[in-house]
Amino acid sequence: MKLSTKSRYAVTAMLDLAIHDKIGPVTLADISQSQGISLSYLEQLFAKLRKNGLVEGVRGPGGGYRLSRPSDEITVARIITAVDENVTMTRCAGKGTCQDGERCLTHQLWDDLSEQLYSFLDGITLDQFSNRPEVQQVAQRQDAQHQRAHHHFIFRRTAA
Amino acid sequence: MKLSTKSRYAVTAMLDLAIHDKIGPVTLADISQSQGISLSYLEQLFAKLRKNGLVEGVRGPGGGYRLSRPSDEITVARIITAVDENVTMTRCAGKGTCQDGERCLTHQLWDDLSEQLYSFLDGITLDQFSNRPEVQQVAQRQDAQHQRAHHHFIFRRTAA
DNA sequence: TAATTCCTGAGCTGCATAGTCAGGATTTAG
DNA sequence: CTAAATCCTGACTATGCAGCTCAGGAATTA
Repeated sequence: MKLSTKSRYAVTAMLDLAIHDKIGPVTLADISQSQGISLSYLEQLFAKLRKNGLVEGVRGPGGGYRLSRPSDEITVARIITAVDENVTMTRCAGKGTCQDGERCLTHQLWDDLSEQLYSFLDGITLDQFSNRPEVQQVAQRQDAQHQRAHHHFIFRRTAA
Repeated sequence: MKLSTKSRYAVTAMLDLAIHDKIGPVTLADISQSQGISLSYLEQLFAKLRKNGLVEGVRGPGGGYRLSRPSDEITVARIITAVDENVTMTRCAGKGTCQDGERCLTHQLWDDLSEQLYSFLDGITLDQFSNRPEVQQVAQRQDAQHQRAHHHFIFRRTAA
């Protein structure tokens, strides 16, 4: 379990997807602009998220990324481990293979704590954030703007 | 909230102190050897722990570091923030000062999550680990060895 | 006085983070 | 069918920071 800027980028980007899930795929260019993360870096992160089955890409015009499952099945823990796949932090991985007895003792305790932390974050899903009333409000306002600006094919489709 | 090797070192070192609290101060040299962390790096970490009132140093022969409060008052969260004092991770710190509305929204959600995480780790104290029966056993065995090896003044003291 | 330990600060190295660049693959719009 | 939009991939670069070294000073005790 590791927590860095990288993890934060991944989580906030996924939140972005969850918030705008209804209007279809979100482009990385949009996320890059709205959150101030470089496009290519986002592409690296999303490559990992895709490999871990958390998102799926839609190619071509009007494409982008969307969540590959409902937002109540995607936990923060899974997002973090997807981008930071460096899992085992202690050398002996709590197995007791260290030479010194004491080192292993503290390693074991750490791994235990690490697991508690994972369980905690594995209980937090994206929809716990995206379903809040304030969030919904802002999202609707932004989605409307978005439609006016770019995708008038959506407008036509809903009008038809 | 940030979680790295640095934080892990700090937490495991503090666990070491908590485990051997009874026999008095623990030297950084001991921790360095038993946990495989360089002495000078430990000194840097403990400088921060001391500034944050979590440990106190005892100089001179027979000295070392000890917890500055009972182990049930020291939480994992406080240890981590002590060594990683880079607190505000989002630019606007969840205040809503970002230009773009959306960036602020996700920043706010992240800060919210970060706070949840802090509360969780702030509920985990050192004594929850050091008071376990297995830990107590190992500690006693190690403390006995320690006395035989180095500090025979303690032996004399207890024998007198 | 000498040994032990904390304590401080400056400086080094390697790796991960964060970003750039260039180009290809796939889909949709026109 | 062509062109645009977008995902997708891989290689490359720079910067920061984790982790460590070195050198020395201050306080305490034997």
